[in-house]
Amino acid sequence: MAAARRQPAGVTRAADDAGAGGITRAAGAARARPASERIRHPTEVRRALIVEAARSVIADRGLFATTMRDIAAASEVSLGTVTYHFRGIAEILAEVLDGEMDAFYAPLVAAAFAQPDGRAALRALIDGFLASSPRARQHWVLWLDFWALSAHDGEYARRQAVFYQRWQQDVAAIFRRGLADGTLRVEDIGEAVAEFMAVFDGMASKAYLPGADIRPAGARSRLHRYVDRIPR
Amino acid sequence: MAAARRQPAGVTRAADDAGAGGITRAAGAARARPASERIRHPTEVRRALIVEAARSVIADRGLFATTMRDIAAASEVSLGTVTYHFRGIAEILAEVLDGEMDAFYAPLVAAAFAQPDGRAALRALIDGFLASSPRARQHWVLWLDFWALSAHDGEYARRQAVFYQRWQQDVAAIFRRGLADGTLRVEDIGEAVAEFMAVFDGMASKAYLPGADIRPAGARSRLHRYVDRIPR
Amino acid sequence: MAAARRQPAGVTRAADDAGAGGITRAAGAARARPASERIRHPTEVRRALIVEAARSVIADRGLFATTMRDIAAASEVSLGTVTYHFRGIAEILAEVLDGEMDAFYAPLVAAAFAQPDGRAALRALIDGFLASSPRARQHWVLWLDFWALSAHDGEYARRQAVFYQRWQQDVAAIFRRGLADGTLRVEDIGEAVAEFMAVFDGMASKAYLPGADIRPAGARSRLHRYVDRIPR
Amino acid sequence: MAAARRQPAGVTRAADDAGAGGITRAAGAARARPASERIRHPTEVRRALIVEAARSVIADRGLFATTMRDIAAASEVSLGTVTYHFRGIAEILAEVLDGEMDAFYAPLVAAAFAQPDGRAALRALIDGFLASSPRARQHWVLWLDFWALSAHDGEYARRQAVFYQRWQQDVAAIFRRGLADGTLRVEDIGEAVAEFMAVFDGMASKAYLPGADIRPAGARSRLHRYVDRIPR
DNA sequence: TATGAATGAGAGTTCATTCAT
DNA sequence: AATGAATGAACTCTCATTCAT
Repeated sequence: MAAARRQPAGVTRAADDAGAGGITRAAGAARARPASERIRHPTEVRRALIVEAARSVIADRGLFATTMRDIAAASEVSLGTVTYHFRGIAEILAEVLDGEMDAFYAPLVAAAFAQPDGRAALRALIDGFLASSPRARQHWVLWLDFWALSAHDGEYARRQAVFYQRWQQDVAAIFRRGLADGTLRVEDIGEAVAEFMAVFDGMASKAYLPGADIRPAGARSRLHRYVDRIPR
Repeated sequence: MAAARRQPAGVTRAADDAGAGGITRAAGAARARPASERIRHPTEVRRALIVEAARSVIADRGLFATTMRDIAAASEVSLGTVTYHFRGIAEILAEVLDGEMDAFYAPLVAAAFAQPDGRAALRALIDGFLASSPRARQHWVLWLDFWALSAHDGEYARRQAVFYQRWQQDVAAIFRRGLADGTLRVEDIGEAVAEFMAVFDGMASKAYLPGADIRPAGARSRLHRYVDRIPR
Repeated sequence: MAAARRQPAGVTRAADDAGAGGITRAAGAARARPASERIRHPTEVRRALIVEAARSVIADRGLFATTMRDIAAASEVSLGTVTYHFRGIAEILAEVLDGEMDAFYAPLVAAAFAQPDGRAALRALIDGFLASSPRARQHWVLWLDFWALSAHDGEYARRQAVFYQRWQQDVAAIFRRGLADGTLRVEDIGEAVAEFMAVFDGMASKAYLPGADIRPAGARSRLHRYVDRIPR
Repeated sequence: MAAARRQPAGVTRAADDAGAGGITRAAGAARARPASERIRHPTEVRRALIVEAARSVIADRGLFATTMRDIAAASEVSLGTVTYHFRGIAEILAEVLDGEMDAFYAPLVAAAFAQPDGRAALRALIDGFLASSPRARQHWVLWLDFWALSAHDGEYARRQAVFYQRWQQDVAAIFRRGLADGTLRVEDIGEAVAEFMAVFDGMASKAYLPGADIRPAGARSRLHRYVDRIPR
């Protein structure tokens, strides 16, 4: 809406840079180090730091309200440094998304797979993804933003579709395992997977919203009761 | 993020003004009507027309990519007319949201209430909200955008919470009725309502995404099978 | 070279904005009117004023050193006003070029055609285009810039080719007329035209350069002597 | 104008990094050699290599569209190496210009002087400077760029004036020789030289432009016919 | 000698908003 | 009621230059 940025009706912005204080200085956020004692990192390290910072900022301010300057400030480098390491803001966003799969999604799914049986794996998924941690909150609000974006942008829709298939296959693998080891008795796996994912997403996307009447802990217990009702 | 606007990576804007080849003349705003045949409307009528147009544009382009000029163009009035009738873009967004409740939500819930019993009401909800119509698609992508926004903006979070409570109460009323008339036998109403809403939202928010593997019709049949499993 | 702008080695810039003087003010050149008493013009008028100002600035600073902010300042409007009336800097440049043909070239050629005979027309061309006026200087330095640009940019090469054909046809028409009325006796018109244009351009492109050893007056007299040698 | 860089209107940059489709990884500078097989050169050698590469890039992209990174890439060294060997971009440009006199201009003039008589020397000049070779094209488009620049920049105007005087003296020397050896009979040497130079420059500056209706071969034959008309 | 990470300044462009008409 | 010219602020991105390694 381009209004989140321009905060017209009580929409709040983070800090607003303090500002004022002296002669015209233009551009350049986060003053950075005084030219000497500048911390230097190999590109890959710096890129990772910036992506990490970007993820925090986006989760905080929202994908659509996050600017390059915000990312630079959060990374504690100059704006020029950000554009030096990345081709543009789009590349940063892409890395944030990819990073989310590697750093958040993949370990949790691996941990679930490491459980002794299918039912336990499902429960691990619930406890992992809907944890009462700031990191989990970051994940879900990030996800919500990219979800919304993908409704209007073909490029992101494609990415989202790929991620979603992976998620679906992982959940399906858990259900198949539960079926095999006798801990999850479902008639139609496809049906069961789709419904589980729907209720899972439905719970999660509410649980981390400010002012929601359901909290992560509540979402978890509801989902556990959902699993309870799946016969063995 | 200011990146949806700037097109994440070679993704082109819908209209984009033809253009492309060569250096062409064009400037200012898209001229509206030729001053003689200017249609005048009472404020309330004009406001309604603008809000209606805004809803279409937002559903199409996305909340964060919609500009005042877009709204003016879609309303077929000048930019000045939009700012004359609304205090700012935020007010338009608020009206769009409110209008969505009145024009889309309320009639569907009323239709559900008009059903002979609780179970039928639940099914009416499913068929109404997840219709295979452009209007239903508009509703859900709009909803997704505001949902995402409310994760970062307290004002919208408050609005969303209010809407959500109404939705919850309406669904609860249907479940209570089903319990009373013997068509829906659930142990814990609160639990049943929360789970139904989660699976409902989870299905809907995927079904209208471009490139999703589930379509509205598929979402409806899945939800109907979910209702089938609720004992009488 | 992007170095004219950054003036590294003694390359001078015009005024440099004075600057300093107060609290951070960012962007926006030429403070403009204090919100009220703002001069308003219909788009066509404002566009013409901006194009006029742009021509001066470009002739002065050079095409490659001219910025939107320079144009705004010279037009005595805000930067936003310039971008309101023009789709972008490319459109302004195009208008400057087109305007040059309409406002400078066309009248001079028309005046030449109005002469009693071909030989007189040729002399009128010389005196008109190589006048010792600031306007003629503007024309030629502008021309030189676009000429250089067209060596690297296909779009401008195309434009330049079109202009050049017109120029060639107009000169050819004058030679044909001189041949008909017996004031210019040449064997091969194409040959004569090409050579005349070459010597004309060759003289002109030097005559207006700072520090050139030939001045417009000298160029004119040399060209007149060239014409003297064309037999009747 | 900073618009040549920003591509006047949909005109795309030569290389442009492939890219286009999708969000791809890529950042920082184009990595040079892998540190082990780094070639080291004495300063003067490295400087010469960079200047040579710069000339190609400038002739190709244009003086105003050439960046330090372009020069580094064409030189196959890192950006830092370029700035290590040169005080700044202005110094490179100056060297390119000087180099052009030494490497292109001087040999051609020497070859002309080596001709048996003045008339032959004039013809050698024509065939040499207006050759149908890429190198000759490089020379003239480079020249055109510096010409344009010198209209706005006093420093370059001074350089250009010096070069021009040398050119004038060399041509004058040839005419004087032709007068002495009886192959070129002109009344006023200064006049003849000035006109020859004008028609020469006028022809050359068109002949190498893309889409020009005259090609180097045509320019040469026209100039030879011009010389034909100079009486013996 | 060579590198490349880091930066500040400034470029073109977008856009919500104000307000004279 | 309706218009559209005008503006300031902020945006992404480019780039010559500095300097630790």
